[in-house]
Amino acid sequence: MSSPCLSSVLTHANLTMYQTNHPDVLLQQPSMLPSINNLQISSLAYGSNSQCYKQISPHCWTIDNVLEWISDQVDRTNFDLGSHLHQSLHEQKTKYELQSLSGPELNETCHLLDDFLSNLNFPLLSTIRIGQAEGANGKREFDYSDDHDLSTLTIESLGDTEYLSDNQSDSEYSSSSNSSTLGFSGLGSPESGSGESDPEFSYPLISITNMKTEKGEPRQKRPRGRPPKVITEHGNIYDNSKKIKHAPRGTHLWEFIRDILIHPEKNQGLMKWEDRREGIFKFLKSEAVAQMWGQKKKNSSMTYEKLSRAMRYYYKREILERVDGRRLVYKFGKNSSGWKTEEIGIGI
DNA sequence: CGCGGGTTTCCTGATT
DNA sequence: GAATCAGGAAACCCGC
Repeated sequence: MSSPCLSSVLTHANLTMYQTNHPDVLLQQPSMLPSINNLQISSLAYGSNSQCYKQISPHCWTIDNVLEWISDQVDRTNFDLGSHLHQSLHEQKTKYELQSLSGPELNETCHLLDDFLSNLNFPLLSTIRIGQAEGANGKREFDYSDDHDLSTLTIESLGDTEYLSDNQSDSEYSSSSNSSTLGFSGLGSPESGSGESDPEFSYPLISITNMKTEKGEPRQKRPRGRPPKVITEHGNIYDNSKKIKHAPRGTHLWEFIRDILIHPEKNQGLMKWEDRREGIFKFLKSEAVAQMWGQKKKNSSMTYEKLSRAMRYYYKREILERVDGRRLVYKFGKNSSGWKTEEIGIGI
């Protein structure tokens, strides 16, 4: 349904805003990465920065007008696209005294955008709900109230396809459903919602993969093991401001993984069961899961490599069992619990 | 304050 | 060659 032009615009927008070495992105656009710093989306896609949309009421916009609008906003913001889209649309609506988005033409546009975004594999843009921009108001609406509540993490932001819009009536998710802002402010830490922002953790998928290279110098040989923490004014050598706290008891990695698996509606294609009864599961988006784990632990530098090390420690404790020869595949062991269908009352 | 649990971080080497 | 796995080593944080 989405037009190639729209795909182009949004794809470029995503790449422009969130240049990252994230594997998913690389996979999608291997040739686009490092050189698009100053990408002018509209120019690339359309050759000129047409702004005809400004002269037209939104309910009369054609797809081209929508594209112009998006391009214009991308050019202007280069970052917090969501709030700008929302605001711009609101302004346009106000200008033409549109009272709602109920016009069929605009609804179709919203659906078009939604469909496109939902089919994107880009983990960040895929969370955007154009049609739901109303009401979200660009606010940070993530609920981290419960350390054990997986829904409080931004699975939406890290997954790639499905929406949670149908879950709005589900009390477990209701407070976290407004992740429609393109600025992705919701990726902040839970506490940040009350004003304690975590600037280093605004865009975990972006920051993480740059961690090793953004030091800007070749890695030096260092002794084995974790280096001693260097106390500075701001923190340690690795992170000037981050304060890693341990999760409260009961929030262990394997439980976190389990909770992703037993809530497929929140899973967003991050993980899947290979054999539900045997407890065999597979990471589909390993880095995204690692990011979520890092988000939960307020550690923006978490990677799948580190997460998997922690997972391997579970072998000894028989919380996990090895699954030989299969990448990204693990199996719950006898010392794990809470994942069996009998335990959680799922009849499969 | 010390200790243990549970990671986290980094590493080397092997495998896919 | 990159991603992943395996596991050693040591640091770190937290609760007790």
